Amino acid sequence: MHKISIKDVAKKANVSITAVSQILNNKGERFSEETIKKVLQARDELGYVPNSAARNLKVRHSRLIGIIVPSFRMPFFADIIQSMQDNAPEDVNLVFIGSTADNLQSSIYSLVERGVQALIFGRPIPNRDVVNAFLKKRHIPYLVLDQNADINAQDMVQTNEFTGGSLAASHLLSLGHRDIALILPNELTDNMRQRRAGFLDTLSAANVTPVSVISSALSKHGGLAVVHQLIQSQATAAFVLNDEMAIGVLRGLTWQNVKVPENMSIVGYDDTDYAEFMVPSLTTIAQPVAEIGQSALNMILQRLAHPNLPYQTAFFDVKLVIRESTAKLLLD
Amino acid sequence: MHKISIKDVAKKANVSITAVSQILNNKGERFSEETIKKVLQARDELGYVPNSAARNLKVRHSRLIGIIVPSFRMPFFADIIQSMQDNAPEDVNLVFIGSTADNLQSSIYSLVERGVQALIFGRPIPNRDVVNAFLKKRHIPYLVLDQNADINAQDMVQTNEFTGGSLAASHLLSLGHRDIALILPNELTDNMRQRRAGFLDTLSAANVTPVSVISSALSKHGGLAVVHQLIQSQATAAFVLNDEMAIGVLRGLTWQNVKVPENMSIVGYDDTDYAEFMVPSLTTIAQPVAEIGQSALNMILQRLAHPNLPYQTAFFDVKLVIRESTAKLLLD
DNA sequence: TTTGAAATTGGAAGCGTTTTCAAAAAAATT
DNA sequence: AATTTTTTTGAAAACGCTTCCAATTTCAAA
Repeated sequence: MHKISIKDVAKKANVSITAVSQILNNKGERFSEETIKKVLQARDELGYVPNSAARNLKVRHSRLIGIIVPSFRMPFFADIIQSMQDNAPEDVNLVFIGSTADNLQSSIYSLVERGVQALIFGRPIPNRDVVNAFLKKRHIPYLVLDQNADINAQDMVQTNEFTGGSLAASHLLSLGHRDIALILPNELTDNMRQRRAGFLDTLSAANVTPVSVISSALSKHGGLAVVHQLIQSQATAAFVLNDEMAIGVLRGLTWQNVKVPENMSIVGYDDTDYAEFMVPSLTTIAQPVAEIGQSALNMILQRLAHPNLPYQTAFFDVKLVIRESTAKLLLD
Repeated sequence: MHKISIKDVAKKANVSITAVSQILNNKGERFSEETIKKVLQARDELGYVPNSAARNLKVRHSRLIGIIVPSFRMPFFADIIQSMQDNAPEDVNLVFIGSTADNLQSSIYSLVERGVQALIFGRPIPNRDVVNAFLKKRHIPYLVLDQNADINAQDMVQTNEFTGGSLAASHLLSLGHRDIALILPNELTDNMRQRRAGFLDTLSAANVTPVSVISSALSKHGGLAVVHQLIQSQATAAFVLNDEMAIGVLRGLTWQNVKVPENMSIVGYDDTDYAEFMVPSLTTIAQPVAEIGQSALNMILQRLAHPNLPYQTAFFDVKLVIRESTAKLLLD
């Protein structure tokens, strides 16, 4: 019934509350060996666990950081948050939320109610201005992952999406493909736009334009649903803006008896866990996911320590991973 | 600098703190229209957001529920937590932790420091006794997912793992297979044991014993690493205890030019998102993941509302999903 | 012994809320 | 106009903790 508090251990150890607090927080050098022992023992016998709500209230901060991603179910983000958690310092607490555009606002609100001191956005922010104003007003710094944003408004970590798209294009080009399709999600996020830009630029530098640009739902099923369009386009290769969709495409192609890579080359994006396990394994653009997660966390921790330093942007490079889903164009 | 508090809005609205508190918590019927309006307006102008640490301290509860899973990167658990979050009532907060056996204890500790009122374990609990004692002492109810446990010690949600294993066996049997391998993870969790039991029982009822039992790391790479053993076993079919490993196996088999299902049938377990996208698509045992997540959350909420009701166990059925990775044994 | 310094300890305020209970104001009844 | 009833409001305590600062004890030096 009765939650045991610092008062209880003070009473049991026959010392003041002050002593208990100081000692348990490793600030008790000034106390005698004996008191220290008494306190520790009382703590253990009682099984006292401090109440961080009370602590936070008093010290006026929480060491709580909120991380907002579109969904836990996307491997890319699962990797990111796992790497954050694995690398978080002992004394900081992370809270993850998978949040759609619809409830982003209320997610943010609930997070600041809970006292987060900083936020990391792994997803696009609708109404960026109001979110920014809201957060700035409360002095809650935030960081955005892979999104265009005012470089002077917050920290960012970015990967070289443009290069990514470009790498995909030159790979396909170098294999001799000229009839190339582009498959992109219905709703383009900033990073997707850059992938596309890099891809398109490199293509047009070689004087080729895509034979087809296809919109798909951002999911495996989305990719699957779109393969007949791809087939009709007469393309010999396709760049699919992320691995999830690419996996769907691969699957659909096999069902339609289109051989990959003999009759169609496919390159994805993200180098998700699953890419190398597809049949055929998926050529794709790899991002250093773990580093991205760590870096984001570290930057925001930095920010908390030094609120007034100029905002920073971390850049990560991207690389092409060649696997089985792409091959030289066969001439007939 | 200065975080704005209830006091500020009271001052601005020219009313008491009491009034503000009551009104903003929808307990302000007794106040006049006018005061209510003043308060709301002041709240809005100031952009006041209540401090839940203070609130929790005062009301002595948090509506916070901790969910501990082995890793965010396992699709099965990603699905579970997503479904929990999607179905959580407005006023409850969820905090997810991906925790290995090593830091389970400290994860739990940190969660109770943060004031969780209940816990859901999606992973095995080493030292169950001490965990149980720790939690019971603090009146923190918990629920376990798919684990053996004293039915009178906590709530549980289980799926019919035994049936799952059995279904896999009879499917393979009915296809004419008699040389069947079993691939299981290095470390068997309770639910894995049951899968195995169901599988083995059904096999032996038909008078067959596995030609080989192979241990693998619980991952795609683990499955991959183990295919040569599988091939050497001369099995014509294998039951792999989860989809992740099965995906690895599928991949390895293709590389070894073993045709699935012509030369080897494979059945997995979980019906992960990816199962249907493999080439060949994976026959597997499906669990109603979303329902499981919701049910777990609802049960623990129930428990919070009625701490003294007898513990309950929810059972979910499991079903065989036949896809391309299994086929009739070809006679030669 | 006395004194002063050093070592050790504890009282109390306050963090932002909620809630009880009494007080004040307004309205209704004599 | 006086009284009672009803409506509306606010003061203050408490939740569990940290921390400032003053109080007490111990000990060495005079």
